[in-house]
Amino acid sequence: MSQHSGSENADVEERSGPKTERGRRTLRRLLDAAGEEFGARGYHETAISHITQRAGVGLGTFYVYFKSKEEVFRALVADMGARTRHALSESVKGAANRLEAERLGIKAYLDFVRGHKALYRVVMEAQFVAPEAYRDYYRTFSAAYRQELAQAAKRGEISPGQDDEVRVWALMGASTFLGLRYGVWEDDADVVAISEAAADLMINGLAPRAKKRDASSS
Amino acid sequence: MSQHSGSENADVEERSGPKTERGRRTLRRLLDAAGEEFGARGYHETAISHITQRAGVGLGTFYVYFKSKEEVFRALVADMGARTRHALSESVKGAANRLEAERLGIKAYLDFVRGHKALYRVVMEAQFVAPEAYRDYYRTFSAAYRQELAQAAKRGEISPGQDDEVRVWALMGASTFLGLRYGVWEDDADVVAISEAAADLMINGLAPRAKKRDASSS
DNA sequence: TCGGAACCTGAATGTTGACTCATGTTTCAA
DNA sequence: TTGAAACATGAGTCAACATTCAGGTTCCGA
Repeated sequence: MSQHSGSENADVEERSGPKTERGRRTLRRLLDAAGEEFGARGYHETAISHITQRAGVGLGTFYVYFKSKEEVFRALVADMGARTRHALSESVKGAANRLEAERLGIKAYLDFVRGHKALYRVVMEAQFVAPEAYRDYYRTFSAAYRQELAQAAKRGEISPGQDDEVRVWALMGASTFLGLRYGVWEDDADVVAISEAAADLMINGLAPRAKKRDASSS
Repeated sequence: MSQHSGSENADVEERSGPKTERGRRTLRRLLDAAGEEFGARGYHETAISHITQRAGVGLGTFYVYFKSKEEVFRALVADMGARTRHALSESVKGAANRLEAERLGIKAYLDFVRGHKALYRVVMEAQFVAPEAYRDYYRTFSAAYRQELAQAAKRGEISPGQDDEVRVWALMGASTFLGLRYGVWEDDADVVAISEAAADLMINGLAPRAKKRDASSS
């Protein structure tokens, strides 16, 4: 699998990246085109020639920048992970506590998915095309999420819970499915209402509320 | 797509099924072999010849029973949906109320996934290979689930919620991800502990519990 | 203004694998 | 017993790419 080729990270670019401005521009074009094609037609339906045509470069040029079809795909998954984490951490910055952060996070996630349908699909498909990249995506994600929950629990903002890893995966699954259902499939539903409903479930659960003040705002 | 060929369901078998015992046996062999191959290697890595070899029949025989590679795949997805729903509804039969049903359901789901990893993978991959079958799978599932929630809410067993469709998708997503994480990836973790932790989250949410009796049993 | 590094190109190669078809073989009702 | 419907078969067809390669072109420091 690995080749010890001397560079510190051989996953994204083969040597150490383009040397000239022209090269960097071409690489970006290829990445963008690949994201659009993979997102629209899926990995197996996408031919390298589709990508290079969309990018406006020759077929052979692709192999100047990538060792294989799978390599671009992996690069895209990694890129998507970074972008998603960034978007979420940004959106959650102003939250007063973890419960509010969850609320904001879901909303932001749905918005993000709607704005990046193509790349969202790439991530999902990675499960079958590049399982390792897929696992990394969620491993990185869950590690950060888990830490947030642990700290919030320590602060008493959320219940201690029985197993944070389980909670994190349940929450990621919920968001992911909602992203698919309302971000990709039915992208004209009211995001605010949906994320409120979802946050309510994640925060208060299914159990009937006792006759006291509840945690809903507005 | 549809051909009005006179049978009521042209999705699984091309005409109206095998006429002889021999035929039925061959069909079953092919379906089983296909499930195993697709589950182990994935759709695109699986060649028809792999399937027929595993089934112990000639290559051409495949096309006596299926119009195309995709058709077996779709048949498998549908079959898997029916089996999953059956397993879940069985497991939930003895539940005294919906909250308990959720608890039992998660446990049963994890067990089921562990016992059917191959077919579980087939369902996931359907999202890219046969999107329509995938949607149907979850559409059918969510319709039933939704009804359960609505009735339970009417009985006061769960909170009314803001949007049952959203709740259902969030819950399905949570289970699905837990199935992947603990059913497929790490299949030696303690299912009981995991399903307890998950059920606790789904039932009580993340919010810190007030100092009263909670809803957990045992 | 020269030389070589970086970049670009698309025809050609080679493989793979879904699907077809002409030709059997088996089953079974009459 | 028989003929035709049902079933079985695997060599051959054919189109679809991923990847290579040998031969350019552009850029830039010396």
